[in-house]
Amino acid sequence: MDEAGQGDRSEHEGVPLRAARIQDVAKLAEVSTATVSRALATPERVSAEARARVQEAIAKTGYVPNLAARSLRSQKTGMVLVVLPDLANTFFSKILRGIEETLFEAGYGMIISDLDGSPEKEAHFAAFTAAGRVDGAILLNGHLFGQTREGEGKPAKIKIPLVALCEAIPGVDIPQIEIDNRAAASRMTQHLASLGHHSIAYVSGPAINILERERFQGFKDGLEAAGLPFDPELVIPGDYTVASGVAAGQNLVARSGRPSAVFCTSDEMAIGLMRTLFSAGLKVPEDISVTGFDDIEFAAVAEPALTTIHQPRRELGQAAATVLINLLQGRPTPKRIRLETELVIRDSVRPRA
Amino acid sequence: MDEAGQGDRSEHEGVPLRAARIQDVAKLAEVSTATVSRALATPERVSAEARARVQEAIAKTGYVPNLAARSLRSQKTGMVLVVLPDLANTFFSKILRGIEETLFEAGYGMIISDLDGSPEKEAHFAAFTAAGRVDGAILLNGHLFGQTREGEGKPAKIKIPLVALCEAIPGVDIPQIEIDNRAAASRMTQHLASLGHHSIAYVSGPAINILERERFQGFKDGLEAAGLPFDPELVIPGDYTVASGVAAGQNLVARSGRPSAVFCTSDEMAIGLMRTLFSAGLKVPEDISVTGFDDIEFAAVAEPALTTIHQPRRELGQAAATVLINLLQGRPTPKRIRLETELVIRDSVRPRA
DNA sequence: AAGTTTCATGTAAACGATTACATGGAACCC
DNA sequence: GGGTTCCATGTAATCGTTTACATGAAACTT
Repeated sequence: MDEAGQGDRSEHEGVPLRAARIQDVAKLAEVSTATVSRALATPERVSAEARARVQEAIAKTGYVPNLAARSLRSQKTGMVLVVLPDLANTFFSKILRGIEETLFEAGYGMIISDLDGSPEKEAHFAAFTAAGRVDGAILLNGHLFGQTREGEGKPAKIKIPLVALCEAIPGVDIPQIEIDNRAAASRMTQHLASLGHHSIAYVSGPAINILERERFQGFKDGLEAAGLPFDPELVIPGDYTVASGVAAGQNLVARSGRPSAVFCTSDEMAIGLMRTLFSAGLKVPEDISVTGFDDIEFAAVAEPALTTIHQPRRELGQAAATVLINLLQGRPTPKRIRLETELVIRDSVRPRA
Repeated sequence: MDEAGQGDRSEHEGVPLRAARIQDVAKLAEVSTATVSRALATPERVSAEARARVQEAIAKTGYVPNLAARSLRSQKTGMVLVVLPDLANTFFSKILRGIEETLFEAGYGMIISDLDGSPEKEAHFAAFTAAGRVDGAILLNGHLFGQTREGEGKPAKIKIPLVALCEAIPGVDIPQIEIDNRAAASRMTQHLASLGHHSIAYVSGPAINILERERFQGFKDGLEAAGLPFDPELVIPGDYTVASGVAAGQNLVARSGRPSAVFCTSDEMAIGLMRTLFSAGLKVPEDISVTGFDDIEFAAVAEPALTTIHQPRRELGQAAATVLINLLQGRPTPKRIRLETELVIRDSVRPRA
């Protein structure tokens, strides 16, 4: 039993001193390491008898393949990078869950990068992808990273599969999973208009944002469809956060001629805005109608319950993960997936008095 | 220049066919691979001249170290696993952000595992740690995974540093980062009692939960301190989610003798519960006082604004990450860190009429 | 000036898997 | 029965680093 040249693979009281390697399993099962490897990766190419012996040896040794070694040799990591602008945002967290679920089922792990607006972090994660630490990436941030300036040296180009989720990335040919923001915003605007509102304020997202640009277009589309004029005065800047909703509310309250309805491009902002309106003695929807966008968990339980656009967040995450997995495994995949949104009518909107 | 035996490292139009390796850098800088490696890991051990040449060569080739190889050789991954029960929960997402920030600064990456109550996933992530894919882990789920049953084989024991965050793990000797749940719950209870409420309902978390047990103890402590009796009838089961808050509200509305105050052990539940109360025609705080726990973003903008216990979520995450990093780098670290909570008084509580 | 220490560097052996290629035997076909 | 195909398995090269050890020169020491 005791071969020479074994090194220090001794045991004591049945507890292995070091984690088992494929060699240990091979020795115990009396096969070669190649057979062990195949028994795991392609069981059908190994005889039933050998497979059984390997299984037993694995159970006995508690062997777990070393992923660094596997990754080094096979040039695959089994990891997917998810890049997003704000981890703390409710909107993203449910999408993340959809992604994680789907990746997990396919045997992939998820590494998260919360960019947090820092270019330093972007550079770091660009290096990540180049370092072969992940097999692919899902981008929720609306732009590519690692946009190295031209001329200087040879930029480490990203050549792993990428998928853009929610925010399309202009000028890059990668699959996109999204909703039709423009149509949804237009629909919401027309909904308000159909209830008699002809002075509708718009609380925007960050101006650079593709998402914002689409929704803003949709807002204007909706006004036009309803035969209403667009008034730049009624556009209030925001950034999707509760705090910016609160600020937008203050902006609104300070005005003399108030619009009869406010279209907020995120539920967070709508909730923050309503808070400010209440504090100022205004009632929603009696004095002013408010809508959101996204249909986060809290939209339904806000007071008043928020009329909003429902986004299938979990499904968006699942779809993105599925597309990426297909890409990684060389299967064909559609270039663009658009999931349906839904206008959810609750209590924060009322026909104009 | 053109050495023989170079393999297929040819270039075309300045675009490298394959990612640069340390060898390529070494050749270009006219040093050995060891020097390149040292120039990166321990610059002070390399002459200024060689360092400069290496830097230049790295810039020219766009070299990025292959992390699988590094990890295989050095037995370190630069990765930390974060295990949590519910990724979609607002409470966790801000903690995650604190963790990510701190890990990033120290050069670590974050892998997330959303357990989602699935034992299958637990097993998978136990294997993860055993497979040497991560250097350490932060556990937010209140128990260890990979609790292999005794006797059978040799379980792949987890021997990487672990840190328990928020939920202490009983019977395991690992550092814990937490708040004093019991004291905080007691304080909130006494606050309600001091305002004349002597019939206080308690909406609980999941019963198995350590967190819940501590808060429940604190609730009873508070009652006792205020000289109030404990009435099991007034304990309503919940699981921290909005939906369970809604259910608890229905439970409450259906009762004949209603308590004058409700202590919810999460803000989500409090918000859901208030929603139900409104729908039933009850007013908060006029008819009934409601409190939450956690002080999530929405607590301050809820209508009415929620009286709650503030938890320093970001700081909790940062502290856990810091402790783990210290552990990983062999520095001493306290066994237990307790961060301060704060009673935040807003508008959802009023003295008993 | 001979011996010792320090320093910068190079050589080559790991790290632990996967997999191309080789091998030998069984099964199959005319 | 000889040639072909197929199958299960083994041998050994390979993935791209890090790092223990060796080396030789320079800088001190006494």
